[in-house]
Amino acid sequence: MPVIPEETHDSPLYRMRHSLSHVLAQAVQELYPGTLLGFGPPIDDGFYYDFVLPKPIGPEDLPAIEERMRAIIAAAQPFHHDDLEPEEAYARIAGMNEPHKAEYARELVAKRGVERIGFYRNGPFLDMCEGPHVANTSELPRDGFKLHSLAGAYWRGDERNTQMTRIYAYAYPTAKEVRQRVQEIEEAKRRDHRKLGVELGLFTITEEVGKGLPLWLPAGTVLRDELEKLAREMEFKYGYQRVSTPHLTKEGLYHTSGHLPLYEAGMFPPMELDEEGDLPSASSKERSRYYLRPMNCPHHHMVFKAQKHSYRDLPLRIAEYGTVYRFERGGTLHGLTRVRGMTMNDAHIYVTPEQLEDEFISVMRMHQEYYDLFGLTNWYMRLSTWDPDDPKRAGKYVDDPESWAKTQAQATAALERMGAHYRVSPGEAAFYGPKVDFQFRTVLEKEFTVSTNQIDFAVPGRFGLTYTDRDGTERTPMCIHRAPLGTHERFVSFLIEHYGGAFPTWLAPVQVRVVPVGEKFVAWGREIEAALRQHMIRAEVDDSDHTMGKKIRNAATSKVPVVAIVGEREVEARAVTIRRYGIQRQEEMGIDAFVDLIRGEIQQRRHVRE
RNA sequence: GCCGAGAUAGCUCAGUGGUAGAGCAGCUGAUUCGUAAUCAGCAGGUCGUGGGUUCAACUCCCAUUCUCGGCUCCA
Repeated sequence: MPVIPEETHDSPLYRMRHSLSHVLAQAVQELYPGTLLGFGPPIDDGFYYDFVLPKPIGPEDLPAIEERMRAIIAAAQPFHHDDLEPEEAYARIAGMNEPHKAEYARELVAKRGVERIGFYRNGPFLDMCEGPHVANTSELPRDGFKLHSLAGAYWRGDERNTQMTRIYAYAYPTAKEVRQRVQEIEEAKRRDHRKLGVELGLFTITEEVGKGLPLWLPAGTVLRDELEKLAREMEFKYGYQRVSTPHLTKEGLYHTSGHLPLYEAGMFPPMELDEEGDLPSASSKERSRYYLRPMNCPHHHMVFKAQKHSYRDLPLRIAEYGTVYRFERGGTLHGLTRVRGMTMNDAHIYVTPEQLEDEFISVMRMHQEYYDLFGLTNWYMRLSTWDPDDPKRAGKYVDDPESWAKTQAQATAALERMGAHYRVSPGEAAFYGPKVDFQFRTVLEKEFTVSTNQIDFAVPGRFGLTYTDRDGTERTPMCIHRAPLGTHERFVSFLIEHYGGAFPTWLAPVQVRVVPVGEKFVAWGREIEAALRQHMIRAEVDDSDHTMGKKIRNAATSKVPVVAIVGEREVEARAVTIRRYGIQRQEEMGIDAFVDLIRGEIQQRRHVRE
């Protein structure tokens, strides 16, 4: 089972980081008088502090700030702590001229019932802060931190608020650990799917086609095809039927579904067709608006509606690797991880209310089966629920408290019955129901929802979907939206990083590279290639006139899982010598045994490693 | 979208107010090789795009497109 991240802000390490963040703020205010303070918490690998600066600063300014911080540490300033009653606290904050602190202090008192506000002073620097801190700046490591990046951040993370400048730092007890962290990040960058995507020729994103619209190159398309093949097999096994539906639709469909206007901000603007309408009233000149679809569900609901259904048909599972387009904000686009055009491993399962819970569990087991196959472990389940009090999402939920309560209870029961570890995240529900999201971390430790399993109690009713029950009455089914492999784009980005580009044989764009030792052996290499290709194995002979060492190097840098070497010995024995990616030991075997070995490995989707 | 940084050959990068360079990849030739880089030659860029300043712009200024870091881990 996946690990649920732990957090504690009370350890000596966090205390040190938190104190360093005050030293940072002090240094910045000394260097840039007039700087206003935001928040400055410890984080998993250091700390940050948010500022409103009197003038913009750049990365070139960071060394000077670090130097000032070291001077403050060397000055051995003791931290003094006191707690004040609200009125005294307000008075003191007024003297500090820190509007953000003032706002937060009042909120703490008004909304959270805090009775005393904490302050910490070291040297000339005073901050409103809960603490805890070290006793004296001299306890802080002079070389145990490094300011590493500068970023924009909104006060309280809300874009309607002031934009602040955030300074991030790594912080550890020793300089050595800081260096290790820097190395870790560098190592992670080597696995970054955007870098490997270029190196391995998997995909490209061009200015001409548009941002967030990746083009899959031949090698990357192999990955997609293999995933689709896997999904077809798995879904067949679990009783799904496949459908195929268009990428756009008329506006009305989204009024029915409720995506308009609720989801409009996430959609590409409509295409306006100023022409004779195709509505029944032939005389009326209608303006038809078409949208690129941001979701597949309305199309699938229409598939359900096209035929009459009995309770005997349920659960009815319809699946499609459906392409959708979402207008994600420019600044959030990120390689393949967040894009504007994506193809989703989607399915909609229509169930009776009684079937909902079992089917929901069955879907979650399917998710696990997939992740086990890939050896993915850095994920956890998140129960995303309705939060009627969240002001940011006001009006963004279907208004039906009773159904929310009921389906959330069912989702919780399903998770409990599975014995799952999960976290609850209020306010993250879909507009039509609660969901279980499968949260993954990229190599650079950013968390994304890779896949999701959702309950929909609302939309089938809006579409007038029905099935005939045992007693002859027409009833509305519930719907489960699920996408265990998420989208090709995001899922492949995680696979690239997970495998560091060295895919298991079944996924690898080139599965076997045949390397003839010299020109004389190319013919035998071709025979091997042909024998493999006959079994749909992606094999190719390296018939370049490079030296053998170079050919082996080329196979290694392109991370081909199996290299088959052929020379004098192998020709005589009708054999190959195989060398696997990342494995030292080599093995010579007859051609038939070799073909069988690779076929079996691919068929079972085995990942052969040292 | 917003704040900050950036964009030079297919890739990685150097360069500078006087008109662009390297390595790898590519192409050609020689080499035919037993386990991670054989040698030589050639070719490749309106320096993201559009304006402006200047005798002169890849370099300075403005705009624009795209990319990168970040945008509640909360006193």
